[in-house]
Amino acid sequence: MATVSIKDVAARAGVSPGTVSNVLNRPEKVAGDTRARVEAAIRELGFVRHGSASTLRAGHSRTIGLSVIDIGNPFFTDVAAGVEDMASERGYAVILGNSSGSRLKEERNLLVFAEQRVRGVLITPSDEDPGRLELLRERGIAVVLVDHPAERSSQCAVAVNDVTGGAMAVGHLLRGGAGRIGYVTGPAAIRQCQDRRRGAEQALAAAGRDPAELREIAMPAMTAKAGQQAAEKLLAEDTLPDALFCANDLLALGMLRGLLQAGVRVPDDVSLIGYDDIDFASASTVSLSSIRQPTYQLGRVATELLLDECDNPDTHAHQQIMFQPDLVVRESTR
Amino acid sequence: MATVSIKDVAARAGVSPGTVSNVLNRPEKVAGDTRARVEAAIRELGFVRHGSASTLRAGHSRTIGLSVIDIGNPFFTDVAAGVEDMASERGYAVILGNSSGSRLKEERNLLVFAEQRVRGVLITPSDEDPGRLELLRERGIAVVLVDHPAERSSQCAVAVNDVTGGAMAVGHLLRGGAGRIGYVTGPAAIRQCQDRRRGAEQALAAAGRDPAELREIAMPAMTAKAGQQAAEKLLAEDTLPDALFCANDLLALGMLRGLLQAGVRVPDDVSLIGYDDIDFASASTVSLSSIRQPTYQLGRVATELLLDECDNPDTHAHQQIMFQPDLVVRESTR
DNA sequence: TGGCCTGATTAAAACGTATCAATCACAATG
DNA sequence: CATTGTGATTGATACGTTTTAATCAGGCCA
Repeated sequence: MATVSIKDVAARAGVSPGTVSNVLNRPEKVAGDTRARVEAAIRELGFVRHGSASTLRAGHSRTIGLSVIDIGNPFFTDVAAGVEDMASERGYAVILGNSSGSRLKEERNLLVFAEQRVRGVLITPSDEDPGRLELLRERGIAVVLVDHPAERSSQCAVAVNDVTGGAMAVGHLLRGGAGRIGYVTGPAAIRQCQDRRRGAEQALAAAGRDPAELREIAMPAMTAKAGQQAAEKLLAEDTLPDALFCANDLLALGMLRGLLQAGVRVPDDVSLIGYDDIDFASASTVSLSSIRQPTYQLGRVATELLLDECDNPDTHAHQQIMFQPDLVVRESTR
Repeated sequence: MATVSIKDVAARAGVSPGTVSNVLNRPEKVAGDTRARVEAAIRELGFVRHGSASTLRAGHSRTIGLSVIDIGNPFFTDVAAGVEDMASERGYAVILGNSSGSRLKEERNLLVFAEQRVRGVLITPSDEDPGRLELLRERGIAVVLVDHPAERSSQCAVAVNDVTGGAMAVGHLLRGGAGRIGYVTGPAAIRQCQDRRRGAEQALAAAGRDPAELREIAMPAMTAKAGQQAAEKLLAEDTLPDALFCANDLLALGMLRGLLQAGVRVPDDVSLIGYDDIDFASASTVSLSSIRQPTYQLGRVATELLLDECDNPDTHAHQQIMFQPDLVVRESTR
């Protein structure tokens, strides 16, 4: 219970508190034998540094904040894993904030980050308003956008090219001989949905087809359930498209189930491709073709940029990194 | 950039720093008009409380630590969601630590928690050694075990009865007329796997059968890929069991795929049931029967216990809560 | 009027660390 | 021998808040 402080350690080792602090923060500055004595004292007393005192005095902490839209989505889970690994390698702790798509919760999380005086924030913004990020930056908190292109060049951002991804998906469907193509998507406000659609249209145009041919089925959510509802919607019509491009794998898995249950064969009757390449894409009964994104890497690189900005504020050059997605062909497309 | 402190607010509002602190922490102690003045000053200056200074002086923080085994597993994601919601309702922030099953990483995370002087820790321990938790408790950090029964009655714990769950699953298979039953499981060291097995054996005994009949197929991991490998293993033998109980849904989904690809009909040839009832269980082509656990609730209740222990250390009574799982029957069993 | 109570406010002292100028011991140099 | 330099250590201060005891302004009662 008796919380042991740096002073206790100093007394035990027969040195001043300042020396103990040096052992902790710049071990190379202190002579070998004293360092050994101090380290022994630390071990014997079970001392652990008081992070808050350290933060208070130093003016900054060894934590970063990570704000994501939906921690239940495997995409963000993978990103978070990358963030955590890199942060932990560099001695930083991660405070996780889940906004669940709610702007209110996002703001509350950012407030917590500010109170904790995090060194920096990684955020996948839930909308396009840059105001609250500006507020953080004014406070000297570095910000890196994740899976979102930068609004200006004065900040770091990492993203994956969704336009390219959309083009890859539809290009693959076209090469398979698809005639009518449907695009099953989520809310129009989501940037990723728009970009993937643009890519799809580009692929049509590149094949000498009219982009307006793309038949859009928009759903209010991007879940497996929504995907199945989309299937019911499609099946109620007289003719099915030859191929379907779903804006994410959850939609695609729901769609797959809906089609198979109705006796539609995949890929013989309809080709189907998803997006994200989540684990379950390869585990479904008809394994799902998909667009793979370097999610884990996305998290790692974003964290690296953030920590570089924190640790070397003078030499740091803001970067906007755009990864490229990959096409993964499996059984659901011909 | 100019970090605005409680003093600046005090000056602006024409009061002393102590009064500002009172407005922040016990608003009822300060007269209405002064409070209004202070609140206005806070808003105008954009003041946000320095969490570290507060923690340092108060001796404890408004954060809790959550240490899980695998944040990529939907089970833990749901738990984490429950934790976060409850914590945030009570004004606490959550620091997430992912041990990935590694004892080293778990210890590193606990050290971070100790440095941050978290108010308490929620942990799903990665092994049975209680030593490191004892260490935390000596430091005055409350600990609640999650999805793990308490080792003694001097601590709180929340768990779901895995023995009952195993019995439910196999009982259901037996009622469906199953003769030979297989149990597809993960590493023997995992407590959940053992408990579910025990439940399965109990169900067999209760039906007047020999528990030793249960055919065990143990895999080194509990992933969909491992499940598919288990299917290959089974198919290489001359006869298939009538029914299979998989220790989690990922194994079951992999098994399902392996069986269907080989032309085995589910549930006509083989009944199949999983465990956890993750989202994808209902979305697979043959929807999966499973055992549902109140995961989100688990997280909420664990957090509630923890915060009660923190906020009312004198009146707090340690509790060991055991939830009961539910049987969810879908298409994969007859 | 003087004494006492109540409620509101303040002044000052911590909390545990990091930092920086100052000090020290001691060797090397002129 | 006096001086300078070097590397190691120390002492003192400040970080921004919470908290406790002390002060203050009125109102009430005798």
